[in-house]
Amino acid sequence: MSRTNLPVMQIGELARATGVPTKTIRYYEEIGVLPAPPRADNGYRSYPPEMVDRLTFVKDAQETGLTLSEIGYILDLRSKGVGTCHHVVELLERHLADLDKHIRTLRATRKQLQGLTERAAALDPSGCTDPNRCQTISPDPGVRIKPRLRAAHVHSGPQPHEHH
Amino acid sequence: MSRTNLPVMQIGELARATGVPTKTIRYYEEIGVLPAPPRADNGYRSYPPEMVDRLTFVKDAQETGLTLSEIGYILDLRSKGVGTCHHVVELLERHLADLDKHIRTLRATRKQLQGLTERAAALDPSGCTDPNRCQTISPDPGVRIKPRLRAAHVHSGPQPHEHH
DNA sequence: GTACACCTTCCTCCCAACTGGAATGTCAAG
DNA sequence: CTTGACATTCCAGTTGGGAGGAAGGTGTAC
Repeated sequence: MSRTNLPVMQIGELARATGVPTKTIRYYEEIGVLPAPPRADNGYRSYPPEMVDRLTFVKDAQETGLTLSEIGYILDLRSKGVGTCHHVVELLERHLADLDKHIRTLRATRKQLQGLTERAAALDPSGCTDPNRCQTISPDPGVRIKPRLRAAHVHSGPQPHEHH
Repeated sequence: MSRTNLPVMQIGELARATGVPTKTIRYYEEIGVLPAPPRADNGYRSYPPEMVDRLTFVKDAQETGLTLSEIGYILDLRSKGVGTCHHVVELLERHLADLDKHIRTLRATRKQLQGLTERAAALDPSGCTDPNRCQTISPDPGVRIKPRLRAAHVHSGPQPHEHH
């Protein structure tokens, strides 16, 4: 009787364990965020169970606004055993500082936006009554821009700066 | 003697007046954020001076984190004379609420990130000493991911919802 | 033996918001 | 008449983070 779980997983199991689609896992490997795992005889990727933690870390880090390249950078440093901490902590602290700055910016922005509201109303307030001369009438109602909006992620970039 | 500035501008002048490249102006027209201006006999776009304000508005609105499609939506509503205010104010208020939510999220994120810092250090802390078994060693130092980072914009989407 | 889930690679497509370049036309100065 | 700065169009590429599908191999269950 083989053990219920040997210390290897296929990509699908990893996907189910982490909630990250297999496509995405392969993509992460491709761009270097995850290491290329060993392959079974059949060519299938076989992951050690630690990958669950690792991938979860990637996921969580992403949610905090780190980009994949930053996450890769962290993992890369770690994997090289470079201090394990020094650079990583540094990068994360820069990211934190960044977040704080970002929050401040947003607060400023918020005020600006309130002003904008009034300016929007003030833009040639009534000059637009004659369709023949109105610059603003959209030429074709069919040409609406695509209303696809996504949840955007917040972040302004702390470069994954070179080793100094 | 022609007046120093007739009430029309070429695209280059508009670009210089606003700091928005001509390419970008044409792009805005293409996606419907700016109206297609009348053309001179030679086919050149000729803008009324009001376009400076309008384009500046686009620029500013963008800086507050509104997407081009939202800005287009605002301008579109305005141009149709739809209340001039009602929908616009509504959209902007939603955007403000969004910003606030976003700020709150960032604050939460900030805490998470601090935890992450510790977890990063804890990820198989010393299991990575044997290169032959280390999942994490990047297989090829040449395969570094692209370290291009941009200033990302903040926003999570209030749909440019249909007229009700 | 055949259905079915799973895996592989490769390729194209999507979003926003541009940017760059090629090929061509227009216009004023020297 | 030529040069140079403008303008026009269209086509392709960028960044980040994937999604979707085709064409095929594998593995297990009934």
